[in-house]
Amino acid sequence: MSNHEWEKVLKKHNIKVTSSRMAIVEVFEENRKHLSAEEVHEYLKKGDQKAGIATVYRNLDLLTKVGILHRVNFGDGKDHFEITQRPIHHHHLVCNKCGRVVDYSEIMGESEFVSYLEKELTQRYGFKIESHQIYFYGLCDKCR
Amino acid sequence: MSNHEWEKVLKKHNIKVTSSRMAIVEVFEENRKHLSAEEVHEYLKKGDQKAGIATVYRNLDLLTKVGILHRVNFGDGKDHFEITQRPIHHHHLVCNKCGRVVDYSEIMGESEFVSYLEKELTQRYGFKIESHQIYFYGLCDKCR
DNA sequence: TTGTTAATGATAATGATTATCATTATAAGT
DNA sequence: ACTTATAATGATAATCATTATCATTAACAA
Repeated sequence: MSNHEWEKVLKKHNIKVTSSRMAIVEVFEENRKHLSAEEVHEYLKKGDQKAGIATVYRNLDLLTKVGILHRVNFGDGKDHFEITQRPIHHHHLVCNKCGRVVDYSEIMGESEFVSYLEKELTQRYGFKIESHQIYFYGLCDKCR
Repeated sequence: MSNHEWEKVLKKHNIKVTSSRMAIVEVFEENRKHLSAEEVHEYLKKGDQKAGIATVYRNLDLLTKVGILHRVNFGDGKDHFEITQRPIHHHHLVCNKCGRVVDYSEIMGESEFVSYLEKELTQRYGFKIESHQIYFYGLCDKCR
């Protein structure tokens, strides 16, 4: 998502483009990873635009609500966030032993298959599907 | 998983078959849903074999470690647990508005596709994959 | 039945997240 | 640019889920 794009998204929702919010989105743009609120907070501390931890939580939630970020859960007791990137999509491999999380980009044929699943699910359950997440759990190369 | 089966699993791991543990597994057998710790605790209160909340948490964790239960996360801030059923597998549709969770059983072709993904991922990342979870998010029939 | 040891219950402690509220910054309209 | 209405922020208290502690009790092997 380009610089302009997410600012537009905020404006469309009547959300002010504040410096904390810009700084938070920039953390994810510089650092394309799944970060927890505390990690974002720590990261900001090193830069010139700091933000209180409450502001970080509030904005992660807000940015998630408008789709600029999304929330992922790796079972470590805290939420993690990632910047939303379309159409390139990725999912996660979580190591059951050390907790390491590896991202994987879509495997060939995956998006087609997911579309088929979505169509089926919409028919059966009447859900309007907006997104999905796939998690694989197992042992990473180091732990197995 | 039959009555005998999970008792065997516990014994194999040198875990005592206590009445709290039996009661907890029974909650899931009677009530095939994704329950939170607090919900399990409440459910037990109504029966004759009660258990303290700490015991509930400890045993949910233990039963998950040995594979009798598994943990799912719907983004409501608490862990949920389900009884593990093989080979019939299911995943979840989560409503972004009301939080309702609908289970869906595997769609035709799904397990074959997941096997293919697992093989690819093992090759690429060296993960030994043990399980997976798929979540679809959107609006349920009532909320859309 | 007994002894060893894991399991339990009550509750304190912890850690993540949310709420409160006085102060400050944004941006729309002059 | 200057005001002004209002949303955003920061500090921190409150809340909620989960984990740790420790004295007591229950499982089960011998």
